This record gives sequence, structure tokens and C-alpha cells, in this order.
Amino acid sequence: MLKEHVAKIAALTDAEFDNFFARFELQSFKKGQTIISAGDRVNHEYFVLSGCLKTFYINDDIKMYILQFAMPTWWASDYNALYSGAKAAVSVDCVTDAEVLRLSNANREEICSQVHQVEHFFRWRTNKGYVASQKRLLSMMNNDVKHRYEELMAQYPELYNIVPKQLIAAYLGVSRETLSRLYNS
Amino acid sequence: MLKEHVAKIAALTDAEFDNFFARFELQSFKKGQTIISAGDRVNHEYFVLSGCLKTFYINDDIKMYILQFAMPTWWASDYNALYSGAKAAVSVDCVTDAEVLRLSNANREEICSQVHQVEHFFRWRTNKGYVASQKRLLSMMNNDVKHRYEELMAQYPELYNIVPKQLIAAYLGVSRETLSRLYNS
DNA sequence: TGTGGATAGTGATGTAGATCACGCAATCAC
DNA sequence: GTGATTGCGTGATCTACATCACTATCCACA
Repeated sequence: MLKEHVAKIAALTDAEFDNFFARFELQSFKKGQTIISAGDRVNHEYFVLSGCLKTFYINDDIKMYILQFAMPTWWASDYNALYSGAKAAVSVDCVTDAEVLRLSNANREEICSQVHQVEHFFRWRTNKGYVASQKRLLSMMNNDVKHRYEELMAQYPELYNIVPKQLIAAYLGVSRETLSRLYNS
Repeated sequence: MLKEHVAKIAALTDAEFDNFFARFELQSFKKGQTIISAGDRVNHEYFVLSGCLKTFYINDDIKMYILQFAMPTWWASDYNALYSGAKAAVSVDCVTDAEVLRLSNANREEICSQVHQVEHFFRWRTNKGYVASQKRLLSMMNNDVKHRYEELMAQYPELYNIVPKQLIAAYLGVSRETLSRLYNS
């Protein structure tokens, strides 16, 4: 699955891919388990094989905001903490049972410096994330909740069944009450 | 200036840097001039040497949202359009007189594939942009206007003098009236 | 079998910020 | 030098959404 994902962007020889792949560790988690907890040191990023993760922030009023739902072939981590060595500001946990491949920061940097095409892949991936994030920022500023809700459902219809509405509200940045009123009309 | 900027991240030989640098073109713009207009094909990204650019989106109600102010050593473009070949959804123009170095998409990809360290540099740069964008998204969801205003002023105090308050409002995602009332209290 | 904890719907009320409308400089065009 | 344009402040009103409070349902598990 990872091979297919990477092959779309980077032309790796079998040996190169083996070198890359050997650096990952398979991990399985149960629904609700925490992968990264705010305050932790972060040493890994996670490639989702199955299930669904969420990366989220909890503010002083114990209100949660979801930055990303990570579905299969998506990557998740606290990238600020991972790159800068700072403590995690953001947490990651499992919305459903999940299988992930984890890659350490040190291993990523090493393989990136060894294999040019892997560096190319990660540049592409990060760029995609950047573009998506900008798009969401714009939507956040420009569109009302209803619009954002429809946008989300169009992009990930499967979320509707998989995740509690509360989490959808936390992704959209509204209260669960408002969201509830919204689609009962 | 570009050399210094790149050197922080990537170790280039003089020959490599010359190869890189030769691909840029110097351009000068006057305050108010447009660099990328929504609907255009986008072929370049821009490294700011002096002055200040803004990248912005205008919605159907002719309301403007500013995604980024680009100060010296920052990069600007419509990265979605640039990478995907789509038409620009976002515009870029000059808040002040500005000097920029422009780099074409084709040239970036070529030098990235030729010189591993350049690819490394762009991966780093994009990652930084991604992290900043995520942070802003979170701030947008979590903090009220006053908080966001103070955050912006703490990060770029020079903006206060350089840009009209209208633009600051458009960056914060509020009406100019609300912003005006805000700092007269 | 019942008890506690998620999850979700809904009414009443509060509020941050939008919108509309106006006046008042300062700057630009010619 | 006069009229037009742009930027800014301010009052009155409107509205999308938050918050609080209560109820109902489902499900885990002692």
C-alpha cells in the first residue's frame, strides 16, 4: 500500500524501496487509543493503513478542535513538534481501530539524504498538505458552517457513519448543538 | 540574500548555488501592481527581496481574504495552481514597492532533480509553510479577533505602519469596522 | 437488571461580530 | 484648486452561532 502510494510520485528501485520500507514499524491501535499526547516529545510520523485517526487541539476551556482526520494513505503527526523538537501542542488518537506504519524523524531524514527520490516524495507530500491547509483556512474564513459541512461530507462521505457528530462539529469549528440543528432542517 | 536564506538549510557548493541562482529573474514592481491575477495560469513563484506582497482571495460578494503577507525572504505564489496547472484561485499583488526574484515551476523541478540539496531546501521551506498554515487555522478557530490581532502585531509589528488597516482586517477575517472599534479601546 | 456514561436533539437566552449608514480627513487627478 | 477617490471612525441594528439547561436513547458491564 505504501509502495503504491509512493510510486505515484517517486520512481524508486526495488532496493531503494526496501531500504525505505525497512525503516517503518507496523503498529495496531484500538479505537480511542492515544498515539501522541499534547506535551509529549514527538519522534515519529504515522502513515495510516486502515482505520481513522484524528489530530486535534484542546484549548484552556477544554474545547477541542480537529485539524485533520487521517484516513488510509494519509500521514499524521504534530509536524511542528516533530521538526522543531518542541513538545507536542497537538494530540493524535484513534477514531476507530487502526493500523499504521510509523517512521521516526531520524529515519526520515536519513533516507531522505540517502535517496534523492524519497526526498522528492516528501517534498510533494508536504506540498499537498500545505495546499490543503490553505484551502481549509480560506473556507474557514469565507464560508458559513452549513457550507463547510457540505464540503466535508462531499469530500469524505464515509465520515458520516464512522465518527460521532461531535467530532464533525469539532472539525468544522462549531458547537455540536449548532451542527445538530443544521442537518435537521 | 537568497544565498544566505538557502545556506541556513542546505549545503550547496558555489557551482551548485550558481546553477540555482541563474534560474531566477529579478523583477521590480510598484505599489499596487498585480503579480498573479485570479484566473491566470501560474508559472512562477516569487522570492521577496524587498517590500511586501499579499496573496488574497476575493469571493462572490467581492469580499477579500488575505492568506499571507509576504515580507523579505518569504515566498509567494498560488501553489495549488502552480503545481496542478489549474487556474489561479488566489491573486498576488504589491502592498508596497517591491523587488522579487521569480523562479519558474519548470526551473524549480529541474534544479530539484539535479541538485539533491536544493530539493532538500524546498522540502524544508514547504514544511515551514505547512506548519505556519496549520497554526493559523487553529488560531482562526480558537481565538477571537482581538487575540488574533495581537498575535499578528507581535509577529509583524512593521505591518502596522506599512499596510492599511483594511488589509489587516482582511487578514484577520473581520470587517474593518470591527477592527477599528477594537484598537480604539 | 439496573446504573452510569457516552451520544444526540431541542428550547431559551446571550453575544461577537457583520452590515448599513453616515461624516470626516488626506491624497490624487487634471 | 476643485472634485473624486481612498482610508478611517462611529452609531444603530441584525444575525449566526455559542452557551446553558434539560431530556431521551443507546450501550457497557458490575
